[in-house]
Amino acid sequence: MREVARLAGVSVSTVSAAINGTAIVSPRRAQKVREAMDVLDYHPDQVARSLKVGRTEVVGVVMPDITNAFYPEVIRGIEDAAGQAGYSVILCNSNEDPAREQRHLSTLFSRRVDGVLIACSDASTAYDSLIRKRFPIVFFDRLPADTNRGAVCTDNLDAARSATEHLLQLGHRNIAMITGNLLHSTHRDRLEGFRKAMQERHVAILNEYLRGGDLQTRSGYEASLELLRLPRPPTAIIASNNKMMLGLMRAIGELSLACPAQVSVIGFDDYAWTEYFTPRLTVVKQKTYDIGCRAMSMLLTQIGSEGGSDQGEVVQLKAELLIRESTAAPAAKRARVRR
Amino acid sequence: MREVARLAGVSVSTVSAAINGTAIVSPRRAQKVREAMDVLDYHPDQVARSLKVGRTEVVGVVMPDITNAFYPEVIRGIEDAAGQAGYSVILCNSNEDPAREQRHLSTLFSRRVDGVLIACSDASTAYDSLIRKRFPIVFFDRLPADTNRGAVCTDNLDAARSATEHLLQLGHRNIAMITGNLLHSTHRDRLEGFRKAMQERHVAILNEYLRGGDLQTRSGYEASLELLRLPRPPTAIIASNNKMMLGLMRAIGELSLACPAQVSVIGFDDYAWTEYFTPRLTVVKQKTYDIGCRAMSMLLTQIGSEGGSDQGEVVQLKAELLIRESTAAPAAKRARVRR
DNA sequence: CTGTTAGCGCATTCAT
DNA sequence: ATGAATGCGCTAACAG
Repeated sequence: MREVARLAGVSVSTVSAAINGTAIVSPRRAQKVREAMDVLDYHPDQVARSLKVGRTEVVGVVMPDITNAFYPEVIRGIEDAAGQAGYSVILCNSNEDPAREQRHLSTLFSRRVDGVLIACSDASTAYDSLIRKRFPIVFFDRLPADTNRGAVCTDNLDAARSATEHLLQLGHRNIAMITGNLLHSTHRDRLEGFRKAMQERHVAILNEYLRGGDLQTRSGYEASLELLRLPRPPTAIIASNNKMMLGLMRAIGELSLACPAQVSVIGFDDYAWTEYFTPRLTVVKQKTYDIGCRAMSMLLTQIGSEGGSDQGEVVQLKAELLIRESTAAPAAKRARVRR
Repeated sequence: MREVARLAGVSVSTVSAAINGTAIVSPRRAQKVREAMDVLDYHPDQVARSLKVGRTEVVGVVMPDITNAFYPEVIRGIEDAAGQAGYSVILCNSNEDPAREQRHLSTLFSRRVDGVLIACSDASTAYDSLIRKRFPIVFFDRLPADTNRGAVCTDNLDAARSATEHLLQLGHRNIAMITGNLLHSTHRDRLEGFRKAMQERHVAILNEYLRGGDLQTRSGYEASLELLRLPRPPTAIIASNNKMMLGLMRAIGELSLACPAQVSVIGFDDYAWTEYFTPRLTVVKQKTYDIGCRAMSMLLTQIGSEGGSDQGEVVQLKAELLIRESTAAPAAKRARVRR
């Protein structure tokens, strides 16, 4: 920077002012500065700047599993929103491991990120200290139990309810659900939505129709096998995440059942392949990109207001039910579809 | 840090030494320092440290499309290798846009990252200045034309050749390929491998059997439609990436063709869903995670040796052909499968 | 409008 | 083995 100043024949503060627009610099000198920067291929040192101004313009993003296609899409939203504000993103994969998540949080903190975006993989209490510190943070997708800070996620209860209602309207009564880890708000809400919808129609949920999975394909497969081998198997199954839905489809294939003729299926999340599956899958499509955008801009306002507003709002985005070919009226009730 | 020093009853330099193990500190004092750090919830300021030592222990990763499932998997590899070395990762999505890529590179540079991992979405010359600067950089997946720096990618030529040979062995002669953007080494090599294999068996490639796509599903779909409507349609098709394969499968479905009975299909990349497709897809599986790991550790050595070795090696990882159900002998030649 | 200067928090000589 | 002092590159306050 001193070099630039010398070459441009001005002082360092003028260079600084020219770069940041902090003060008014005469056009002529500004031009000279720009030229000098070009000649020297000078890039302002952000780390020195950060040290000085106390902001890094970097945020951390922590999530449980980047190979779950849901997250890359929200990352894209985050990145776009961040980029527009001149922010960069440090990515951290917690791998569903609370210890690892804590470690990541700690290094992010050391790196003096201005804020954190996180999809929890831990119990709620783990984030209390951060929240107390009024450190800018917004939760996305998975929320801790008592979210008194900003958060954005899908309205999972509503989403699951819509899915269930669709099934109910088709005439299904024996509906099962493969649930995810109920420690996570996401899957708790999804189960709740299922319950609500069934209750509203006064349809009972058999205990044996509720199976817990660990979000991986294998568990979805195993749960489905049990479900489908029941003396009175369900005529429709909802999977609480995309990987488990894949396991479900495999189980159906292995048992040589016809979908949707013998069993209807609804999954969560919509990817390129769901539409090309046989049958084309009926799914609940979340607004992944928007979740990322919204979360990021919410974080940005938190950073801007310096812990001003303590009570962050939690934004719930509606999901969309994409009705395709994996859901149909149950075999026995074909005649009276429109109840 | 001064606070810590005071509370521990030592000087700041002792604290520094205790934290970094730079000098020998008596166990008693080291203990006191640790306690003081705990009490004050002190986290060393990495940005100040970076400014001082001239290293940030951050690397930048630039890639064209994070929603292409290939990349998240290599990111996981990168992240794991980075984490072990105490490095963090700044993620940048170039969105296949060279201008955006350059902007990202520029901010990464300003942020004083210690090195960059990149899957190019630009012509080769764009990286020359970086290379000349001897800035630590390793290319992954897509390499610039004249890679004289470190790089790691799949042996795409070999991969495509294996795929083609499999088809040839099944008895196919009319084999088509939906190629990607030939500006990228990846797709150029894949085409080359296809050519080589055909040549070795003295089988001609019809011009009309080569269709270029833009890596997106839609283009794969359109190219496939053209291919399959040819007067003499191919009996087998290779898609140069996973999204285009999806388009291919859709085209097959729409034309009510049977796969593999009427047309065999091979795609690139293996995801959870390829195995659950109907038919289960024969694919070329790249070692995505390993690509990330290797690239990162290669970058780490470059960073370590401070531009010492100018000539970086390029590591080529073998891909694996997973033969499943989307490939079979061509209909007309069922009788003489084992040529 | 522009130049001079004092730290931001830390690692690192160099004395002690 | 430990402490005092110096400066990494930059911004912001202040003086010109």
